[in-house]
Amino acid sequence: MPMDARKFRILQAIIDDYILTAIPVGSRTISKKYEMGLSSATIRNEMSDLEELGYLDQPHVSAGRIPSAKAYRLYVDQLLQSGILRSDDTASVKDHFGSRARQMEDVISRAAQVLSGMTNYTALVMSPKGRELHIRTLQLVPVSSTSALLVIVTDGGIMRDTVIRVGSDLDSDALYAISRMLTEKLSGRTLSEALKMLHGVQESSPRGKQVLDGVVGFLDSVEGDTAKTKLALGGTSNILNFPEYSDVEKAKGFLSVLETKDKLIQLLENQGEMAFTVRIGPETGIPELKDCSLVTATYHLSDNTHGTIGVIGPTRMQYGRVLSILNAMGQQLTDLLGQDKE
Amino acid sequence: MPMDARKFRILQAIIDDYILTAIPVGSRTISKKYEMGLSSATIRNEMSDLEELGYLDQPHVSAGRIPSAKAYRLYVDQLLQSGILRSDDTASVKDHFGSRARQMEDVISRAAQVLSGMTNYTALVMSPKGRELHIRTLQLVPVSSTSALLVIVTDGGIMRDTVIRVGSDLDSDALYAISRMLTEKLSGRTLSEALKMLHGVQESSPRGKQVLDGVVGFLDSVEGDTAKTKLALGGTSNILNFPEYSDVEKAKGFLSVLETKDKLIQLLENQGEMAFTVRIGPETGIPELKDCSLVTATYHLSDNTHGTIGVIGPTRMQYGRVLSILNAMGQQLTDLLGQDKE
DNA sequence: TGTTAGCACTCGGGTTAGGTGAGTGCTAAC
DNA sequence: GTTAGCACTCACCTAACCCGAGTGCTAACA
Repeated sequence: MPMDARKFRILQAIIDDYILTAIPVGSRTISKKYEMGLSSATIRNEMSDLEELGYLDQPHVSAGRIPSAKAYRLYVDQLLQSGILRSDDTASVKDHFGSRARQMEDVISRAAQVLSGMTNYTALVMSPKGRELHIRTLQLVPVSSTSALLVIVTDGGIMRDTVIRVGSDLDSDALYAISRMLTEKLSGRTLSEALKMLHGVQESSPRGKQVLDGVVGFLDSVEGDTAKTKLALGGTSNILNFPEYSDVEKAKGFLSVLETKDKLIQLLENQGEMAFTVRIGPETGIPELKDCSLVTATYHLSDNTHGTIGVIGPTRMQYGRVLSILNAMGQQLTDLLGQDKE
Repeated sequence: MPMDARKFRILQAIIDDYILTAIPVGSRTISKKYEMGLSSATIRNEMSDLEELGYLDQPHVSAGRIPSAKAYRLYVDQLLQSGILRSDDTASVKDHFGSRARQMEDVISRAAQVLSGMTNYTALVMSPKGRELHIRTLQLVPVSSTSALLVIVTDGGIMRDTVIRVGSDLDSDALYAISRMLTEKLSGRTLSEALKMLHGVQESSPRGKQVLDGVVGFLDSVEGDTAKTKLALGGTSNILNFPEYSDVEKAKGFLSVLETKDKLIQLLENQGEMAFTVRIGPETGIPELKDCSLVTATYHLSDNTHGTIGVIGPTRMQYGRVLSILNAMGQQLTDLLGQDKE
């Protein structure tokens, strides 16, 4: 028994209805509300087929049907293919964004808020991450007599900074000299290259060694830097708006996952640079999210720098809307963050 | 009818029991579980008095009594007076803290996690905030051809940074020269003093003006800088462990307050530098938290820099435990953050 | 062969009624 | 002032019940 056009139309109607109402949808509803020119009996037959094909589940015998993950998958694939993204939320996103946010961090967290506000789901925004960042400048700023702030600027325009200890006899000028020297040596290199170079250097003076150790230590930590990626969340409590999560236990599971951002970051990083990805239920790979869908999009700042934005909600998500909004938001972020970098 | 010692002992027993079980406690329970040498009938009489005095509430006529906010207030005041804080959680805090966290931000967020883990409540940790910060160093680091990173180091050891636009003809050395000049001029001043000084300066060259504008703009934003204080949360979903929040609507309200950190920050900032403050239920001033208590403590880095840590939980909180843990954590933070600043 | 009407059946959810027990307030005796 | 006893209240639990939405199946129809 193949999947024909009529079955697909019925399935689509079921999904649409379920997304809207969250209650199992029966044959009568489809026959009446969505004019198919078919009686409920016929729909029933088709629904029975669709269930056999694995697109529908039945919570219990005398309830209507609900779409399975497989059904959503089909639905979404269809959506993506048909290029439904022409609907334009760009203006709306801009409206919501409003005020000028200057710092990367501000933009990120504001974006998360706007995204959650517009979608009513939980939003994720991950700060840009370069695949192979090249060092541009490296500078030490005195903080106290024994410590300095190490600032590294890369071609992604991204700065990473940390405090390192330095000898007490290094004043501002000395630090600047060292900074110049390091910049000259390392400029243009990737982080890993720089690390290798510095490992080779033998520094005789103890204070020079201390600085070097600090720099190496920091590069090291930046290099294996998965946990450090900034992740902003918005509308974490939005999930409670949905009846699927009126059970406190489930809600707790969900919120716990959000709290320990690690799993999320991993999830978001593990997806190349696809324009959009949609993970439905079990596809997320996180047990607590088995009734959720995660829709993500990437935004690009430069050739090798990109970040991720996404939305988490119940599997019965308004995929079309969400995809369109993500699209607009991605562009907006590219604009906002891109301008600062050149 | 006055409040005598026996009434107080009974009240204390009721509070202890209710904190533990969250179910209304009856006269029989008190008479049996806590050996008072009194029959349930006597306890009943006393309880009736306590209710009249406003220390007890009765959910409905045939249920036990639960402590009112007023009762908790009495309980906590007693606790604080009696200097119950000798019990020492310092070692335990250190254990949990474990690994070295170097950056301020790391320490803050880790502290929030440890605090929530140890107390099982929701934890707040606010980054240190100086009343009158003095500028120590000010430096510009080139980021791209048209922008630079402005780093300001203050005597609290706290750095604030932002990206400002600069003329395209300023190279690293030129920026360093400007930095030196600015540092010389502004070092030792407070932020507001510096701001005033710079407003007086007339800069003729356009590129100098651009830099100046950037610096002024930034100082401005730091000056009125209440929203920017870093606030880390830990264990936000812990609240769901408590039966008082098994109602999803209530939980949503609570979580929403946490999400828009503004109210919390305001709340935390509005309390001088008391060693401890305890706000019970309505005392928080936030409707959504009317069934919660907020216990806070301050930790000091230097004379004019202090931060706040706190715990939010149901009004029936284990105040003694929480106060003791906050105390230990405060000291730990002073240690961890203090060392970097000198 | 596909569609439809009709019908018996299922089962979750809401409602009602009754029983249970914890807890109270009051009174009278100690 | 304390206690024992007793009647009373009321939230909570359970079982029984009904209702209705929805299904699957069958037979008739186009």
